[in-house]
Amino acid sequence: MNLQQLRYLRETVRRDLNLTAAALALHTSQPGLSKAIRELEDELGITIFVRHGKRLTNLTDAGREVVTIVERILLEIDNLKRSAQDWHNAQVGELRIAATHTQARYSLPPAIARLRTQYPEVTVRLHQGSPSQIVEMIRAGQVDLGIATEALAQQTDLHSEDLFSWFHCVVTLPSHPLCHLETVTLEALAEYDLITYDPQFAGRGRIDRAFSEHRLKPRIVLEATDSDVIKTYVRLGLGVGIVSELAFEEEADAKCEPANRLVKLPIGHPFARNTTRVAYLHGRILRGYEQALIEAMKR
Amino acid sequence: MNLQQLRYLRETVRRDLNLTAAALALHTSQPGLSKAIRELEDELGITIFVRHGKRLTNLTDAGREVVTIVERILLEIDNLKRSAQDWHNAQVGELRIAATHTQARYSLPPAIARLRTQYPEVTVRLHQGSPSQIVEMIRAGQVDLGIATEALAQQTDLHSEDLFSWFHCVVTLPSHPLCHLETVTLEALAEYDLITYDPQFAGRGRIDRAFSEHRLKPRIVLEATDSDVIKTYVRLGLGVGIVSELAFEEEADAKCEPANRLVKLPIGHPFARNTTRVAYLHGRILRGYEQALIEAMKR
DNA sequence: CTTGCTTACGAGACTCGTAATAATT
DNA sequence: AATTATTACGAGTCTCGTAAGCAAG
Repeated sequence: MNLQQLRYLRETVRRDLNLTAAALALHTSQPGLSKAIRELEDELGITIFVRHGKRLTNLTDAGREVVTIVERILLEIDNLKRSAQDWHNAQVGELRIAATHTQARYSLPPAIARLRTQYPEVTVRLHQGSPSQIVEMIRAGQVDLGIATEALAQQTDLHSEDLFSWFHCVVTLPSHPLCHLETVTLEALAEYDLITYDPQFAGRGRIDRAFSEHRLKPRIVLEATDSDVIKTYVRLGLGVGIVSELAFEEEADAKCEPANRLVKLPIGHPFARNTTRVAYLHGRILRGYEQALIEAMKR
Repeated sequence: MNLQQLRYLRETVRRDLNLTAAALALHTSQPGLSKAIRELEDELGITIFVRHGKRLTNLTDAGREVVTIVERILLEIDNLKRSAQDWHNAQVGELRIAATHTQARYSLPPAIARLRTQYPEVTVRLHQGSPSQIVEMIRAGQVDLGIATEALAQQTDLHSEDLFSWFHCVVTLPSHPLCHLETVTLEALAEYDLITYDPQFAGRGRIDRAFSEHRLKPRIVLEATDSDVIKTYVRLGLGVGIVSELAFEEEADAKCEPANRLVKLPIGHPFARNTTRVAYLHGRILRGYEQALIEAMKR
């Protein structure tokens, strides 16, 4: 038994039992991979894959159990390498982050800027995706850390922890009728066209819940995954925006004309608090700079 | 990096950084082992061992961390093999148990007998030792399960669980003066020479505690690790025996002459309850027959 | 008839053991 | 002087890629 065989097995499972695809991903030949897996099966004395003639169609029960153990072994092998790298040179390395747009655009930049002064030799790679895509990227080992407000806490196979909390805010153009009110209520808001996040993103669930608890049916005319897109359409006058306050912060010192500058309505916090979390594989050892980034994002 | 290197590293650490001893234990050559470890260090980019000239004198900090991860990896490799074996043929295998004398002699035989009817093709190997030796045998991977009344629960690196509880009992020859009393007290007991377990074994701590709580100083004239040894000297008239009730059970139907047949004194349970436990490496996957043995011992 | 797994085979890399060397205790 | 680690080197093994074969959709 050797590590190569275990890596081959894991990749084959990840590629939906397609040996050709797995071989391609591993930069090796398909016959070699096929042979390696057969030899592993021989040595363990079990069949890992259900074969229909020459096709791999499924995992056997034994195979499923074996694969979970193999995943753990390879995780620990990664830990070994990462830990050794950290002792060898804590300064250099790579940090692959997956985040939603809102995090990538608003909460990550200051943290990454700080990281870059502390660890100038660390290469940061940022991948953007939906919360569920982020979860998949972590599982597949394509990224080291995932950052999002949704979905992370529910994954039992990932470790996740709180970073910070925030509320939604309501933004419009200064010319909007709602701007003339002393205080804005949810009821008033429900009178107008609204623009906010896609259901998967940035605490949208909490927005829907707030309206339904007040027995209101909001008219959401546009859903986006992206705070900037929402703000753009608000500027075009398509409706009132509900965005993360993270995305409003810098409106204050925006350089556009006053008439186009978005304003935050005095509505308090009608939508429940959101907590942005970081997640990574259970049992994964973090390098120093990974811990530093996580600390830099907590505030 | 390969598994061989990791095994070599683990064995070297287990043999107190003596490459020669490790090579011997692994049935390989010392130069090969030396080279493998150097290559591992090169590949990881760290030094694992502190070297004074050509002697390995200590682990580096990095080395210590690496070794703990390597232990985990090799544990999981074992899990992989064991799990595969269980799927391949749940009937055949080997079961290495370490136990104290009392367990090996009294509580294990019925459990092993039952196991042998259920799994006739499993080879059972029984090692005897003190509780602390048992712990070491588990740690070193020399045995699969350890069974003892002492020491197991305190080990944070081992998983352990309760099997069953028992009390000590007091035994003498029928001719002993204590036999004439209606009920026997600790105070009465302290008047006579006593024979019981070595301090490390079979709940001896609880015996000492009971006497000291009554402000009594028992005269313990003989300490043994072995219930049978205790009983033998009680038969010789050297003193009153305090043994596990496990070791008395079968006195009832012993075939020796009535005058030599030990009797249990009516003293109730002056010594606190003991709980015998089973322990194995944390994170270790048990085979079916291993679980079966553990279940067979619970009652 | 295209996709995809397995078998066959050979070049090159690698492992590992022996022998010699060197450094501690 | 004895013990113990490292270096050198070569035989044997193993890995892995190419080419060919063959089963399934």
